[in-house]
Amino acid sequence: MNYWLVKSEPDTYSWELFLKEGKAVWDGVRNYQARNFIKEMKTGDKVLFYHSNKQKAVVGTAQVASMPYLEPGAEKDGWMVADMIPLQSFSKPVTLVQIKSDNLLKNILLVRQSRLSVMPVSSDAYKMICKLGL
DNA sequence: GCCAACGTTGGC
DNA sequence: GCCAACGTTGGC
Repeated sequence: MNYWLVKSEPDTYSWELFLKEGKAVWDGVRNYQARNFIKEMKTGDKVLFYHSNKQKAVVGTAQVASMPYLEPGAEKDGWMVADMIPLQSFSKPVTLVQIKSDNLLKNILLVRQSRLSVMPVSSDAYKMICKLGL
């Protein structure tokens, strides 16, 4: 099983809306590096959901609920999507400041490559963030 | 609001 | 194929 972190601006697609809808198609990714990570996703993989910009915190966990498939409407360009379902809301969102101040977490891609919107995380980092957040 | 980091585009 | 110009993202 693999672990991932996906970003969303709360103004564009919030965790609250994701919870309400119960499922999301993770579409609109227009970055090759991010797309290559989506391609590697598998049903059942665990995902950290990060709010960028205003909140700058991991707010919950999700699960990949489909194998990756071509984005409807963008098939000809080869963009990929996957379905996601929410798992758990964090009672204490894990902020970027917290992540940067943790020895285990301070070197994750979220910190090193701030513009990437879909990225892998290690199982250790995933577990640590859950521990801090739940 | 500013700026750093990064990606894309287009002229040469 | 290089590089300048420009656009976007996201932290501060």
